Amino acid sequence: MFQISRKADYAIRGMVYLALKPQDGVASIKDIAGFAEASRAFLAKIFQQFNKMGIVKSYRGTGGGFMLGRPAGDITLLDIVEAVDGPILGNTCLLGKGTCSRDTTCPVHPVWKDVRQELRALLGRVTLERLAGAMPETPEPSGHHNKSQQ
Amino acid sequence: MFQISRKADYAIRGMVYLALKPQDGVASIKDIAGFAEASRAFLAKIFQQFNKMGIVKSYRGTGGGFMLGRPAGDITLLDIVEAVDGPILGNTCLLGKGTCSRDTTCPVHPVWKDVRQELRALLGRVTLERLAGAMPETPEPSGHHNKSQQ
DNA sequence: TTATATAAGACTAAAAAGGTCTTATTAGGA
DNA sequence: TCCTAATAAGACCTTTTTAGTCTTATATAA
Repeated sequence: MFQISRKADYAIRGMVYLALKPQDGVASIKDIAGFAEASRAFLAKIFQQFNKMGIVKSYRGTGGGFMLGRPAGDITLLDIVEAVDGPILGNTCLLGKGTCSRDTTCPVHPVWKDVRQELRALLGRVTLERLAGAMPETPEPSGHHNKSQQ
Repeated sequence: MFQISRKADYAIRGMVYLALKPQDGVASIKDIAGFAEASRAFLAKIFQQFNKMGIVKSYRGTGGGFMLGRPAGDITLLDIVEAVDGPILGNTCLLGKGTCSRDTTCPVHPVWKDVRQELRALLGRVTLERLAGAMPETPEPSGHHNKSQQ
């Protein structure tokens, strides 16, 4: 129960990789997937969604790839996890899809609400910057290309 | 992500039902399933597992059924949730099933560990007794049968 | 204009969740 | 003793979700 999806795992590692690059460093999906140990096509799909959500930016064509959509200090695990797998603990009671007839009477309801809040708070406190800073080794310290200088 | 399984939902409601009964009250799976709004066969399977784990006791034959395996104050949401769906956030990193090569180096690892601890602590604090006490109405205040008087 | 990238989305395979059904086994009561 | 009411156990099935591939289009730099 409450398992982390492989998708989230890949996504997080991929994002950490981007955060490790020098400011505005662009990485190809090939490199990112290599680091994250994920299939290229699969990770590409994930990052395409991230692009739409603004947590990464994408560039097509030769020398293209992905880079962080905002500073690593402004992207949290919560952002990533919810971008990948949707909101944590949707407020349904599972039964009676959508609206739960127990909303007001069910004594378990407030417990899940608490759990949800705690979880979100915890993950919201962990930034990519912090994660990248805790990485033991950096990939290619000398940056590939740099989209901000165009 | 981190959704509650329907199984856990059924199980919790079924257990609350048992906790609402007078001390040592036995209820048939039919009654429990009715209250939990779950299929009889499905809930039976869940409760059979609970029986093995000791959080309920079962009695076969006429007048049989299930009752709590220990006082409602000694059974928590954590007990139920982990009995149904297995341990919260198994310590794998998902990749490299079993042992994660990143155990020592991965900076995300300690975060999941924290999350796991928080979650377990939160759920471990909520007893069936408390949940039953917060229920708006009780089912059949006059008990059916009572296995302790045999 | 060609090689190198991502974009988009249809499609598929595998695993997990949710659930049913059948055949024991056990216990109580007529 | 035999019938009925109950759980036990486990094989089986269906649906949904997860994880992933593949193809075609589009953009861009050299």
